[in-house]
Amino acid sequence: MRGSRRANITDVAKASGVGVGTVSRVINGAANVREATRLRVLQVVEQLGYQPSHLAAALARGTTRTVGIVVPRLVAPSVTQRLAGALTVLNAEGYETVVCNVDSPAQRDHFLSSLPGRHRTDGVIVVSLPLRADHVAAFRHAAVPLVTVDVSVRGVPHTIIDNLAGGRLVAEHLLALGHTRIGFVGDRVQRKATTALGFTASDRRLVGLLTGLAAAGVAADPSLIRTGPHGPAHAESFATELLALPDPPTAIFAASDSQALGVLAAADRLGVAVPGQLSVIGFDDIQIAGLVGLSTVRQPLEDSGAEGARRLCALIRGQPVKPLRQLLALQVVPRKTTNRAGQGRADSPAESATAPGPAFRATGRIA
Amino acid sequence: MRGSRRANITDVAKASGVGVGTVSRVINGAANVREATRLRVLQVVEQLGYQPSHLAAALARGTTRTVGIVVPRLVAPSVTQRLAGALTVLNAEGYETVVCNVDSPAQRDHFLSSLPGRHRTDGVIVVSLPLRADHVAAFRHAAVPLVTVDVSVRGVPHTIIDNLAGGRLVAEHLLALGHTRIGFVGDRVQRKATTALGFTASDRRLVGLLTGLAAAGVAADPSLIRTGPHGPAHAESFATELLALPDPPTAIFAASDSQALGVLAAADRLGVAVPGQLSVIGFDDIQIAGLVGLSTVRQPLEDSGAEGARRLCALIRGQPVKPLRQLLALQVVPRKTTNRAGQGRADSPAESATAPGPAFRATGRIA
DNA sequence: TGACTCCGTGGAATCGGTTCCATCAGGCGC
DNA sequence: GCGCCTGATGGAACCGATTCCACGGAGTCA
Repeated sequence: MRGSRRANITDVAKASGVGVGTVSRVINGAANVREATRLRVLQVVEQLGYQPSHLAAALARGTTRTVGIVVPRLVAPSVTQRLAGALTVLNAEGYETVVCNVDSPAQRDHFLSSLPGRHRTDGVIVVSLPLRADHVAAFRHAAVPLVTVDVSVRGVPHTIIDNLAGGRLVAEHLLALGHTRIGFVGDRVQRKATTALGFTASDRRLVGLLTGLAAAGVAADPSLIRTGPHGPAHAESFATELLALPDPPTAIFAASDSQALGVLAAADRLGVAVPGQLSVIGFDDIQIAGLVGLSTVRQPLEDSGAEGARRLCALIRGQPVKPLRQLLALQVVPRKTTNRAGQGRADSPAESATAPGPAFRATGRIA
Repeated sequence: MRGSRRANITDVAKASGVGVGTVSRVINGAANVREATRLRVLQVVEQLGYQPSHLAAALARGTTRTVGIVVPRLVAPSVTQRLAGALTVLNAEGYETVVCNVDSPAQRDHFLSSLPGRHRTDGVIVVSLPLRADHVAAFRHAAVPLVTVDVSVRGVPHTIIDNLAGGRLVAEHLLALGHTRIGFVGDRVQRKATTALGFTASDRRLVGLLTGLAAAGVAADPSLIRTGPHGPAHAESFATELLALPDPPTAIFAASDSQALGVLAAADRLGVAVPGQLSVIGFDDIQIAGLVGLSTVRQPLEDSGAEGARRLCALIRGQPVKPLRQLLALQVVPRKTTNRAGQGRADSPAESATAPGPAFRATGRIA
């Protein structure tokens, strides 16, 4: 195949004896093309193996048919599930997706300040990352549609859950099982803006827990609360501390499932029976939770990504996005790691008559 | 800010009293610009908030500074880790990344046939997906650089592991612990091309296992081999079958860690002690493996993505990629789920004197 | 038959950069 | 003082589409 330069629209126009405008109309399925012409052009397209340049089309059109998604710590299973949900919707809607994985605040700032201005994407989804006012302003000024998932930003459509309600659900679940001495293992918000991405979900879940306990007249013991850097390893050492106390908790709430796995590892290492001597409950319901039988609070991870993507697409089309804040539903999923306080392991604790119903529902709705 | 149309290069040129060529040189850090001129232009750039259009630059330049990566089942932890490794390298090299998640053969074909021709990416990484000859031909014909990760393709640079050797490592590990009755739980290759993505790693790992056993004069019992659709749920039911046999295996090799988790769940449900009555070993060493103490064969997941990305970048720069086949190292990671055959759980089986050294190394090298 | 519509169509202008070539001002050697 | 070389610079051409406007011809109505 000599002269094997990529065929362009002019080549097709010449070879089929029509103008470039007509070829463009055929390619884009516009009306107002005679059927005979259409077929002739399509035949030439086939024959030349012509594929329109995405770049040139985007430049001329002024719209890229590409969206950006900014996520923190991609390897975290919860993030992956959100991303997968978003990708599915975006692909179905005909968008390509540029993924920006953020591991440090510097990277975050780089992506958030370069994405709006570069004529690069038709819109952006930000997952789990708090936005500063200047970030938001940059998007607004460049008129680039923006939505967030799992983080609430004033004036920007966001898809989130009610972490406070989630914490309360945990309190209700554990109280119903007779636990009153309840430990908490979670993240400490890093104040140093240069090193931290600034997640706050853990805090709110803790507050929800405490609120729920207080509502039942149960006083929380501050010495049972441990927070620090994220990651199962830290969770494991915190749990080890808690279990070594003279009067250890009978239940531990971990701010996320991966931290709950750390707690389980600690219990295992210390020979503490779960759920016999210790109940453990996590948050998120990542895929492994089901596998290891971890009780948890389920949030719709893939759905959150999918909803964010849907809302972004609407925004790009110029449709209004009705409630700025979209709350997704939460529910307790009791599995094998929570059981009545002070009881040995039942045959099938999750289904035992004493356990609460299969699921609580948080207030909240799926739009 | 009236007339708030995005500033373009002409605006900058006018405002700073130079030609567009000079502005372009300043932006791209070309030499041959007087320092005074450079500063003046930069000042105007700052003042106008000018950011060059990625699209226009790519079109004019003929190169997009964007690469595509095609992955199957993004939510699988192993895939995520590879993706994360690739993204890190690509970001550092100044490339943006379009992620294509594939859940069905139709999607795979769509991405693989549209990516080469559309003037969209400077190169493509395909992860874990077997390529047909026509796919490869399309890339070659369009002169779009292509590398693969975790799948071997003739004539295309690929970064893989030796699954056969991995299977042998497992055989050696289990034999050293005194196991001879060894079960296998893995995937069955789907023959229907329209529904299957065609992974074959499981098969090769099995063959490696059998080879290793045979080398030690141990005959494998075919009735202990169970293969079927992927996923922990199937693995769990296969393991349940194996454990219900009159003469059950003393060890089970699962073709992947996620399947091993299914095996563990089955043992737990049946009250079979691990590793007391049953040893379990997986493959991959995904992050959760460390958390739950699963013995496994580690393959460098993030590295594989990173290496693929590095090789793609070299290819794009026109540098030759030296060994077409890049083999990454494997090593057994004994944790808490494997122990001597017929022994109760030791205090610390992984470190026990009877266990093999901390790690075996497969033949293989990291380039 | 003439005026007016409407459909199908050709092609120039445009998007916003990069790149190459021509130009020009100095600096240097003789 | 003159010719030559070099480094800085301006700007036209180009990348490959979309889009808008103008135009020709067929059909309609009076």
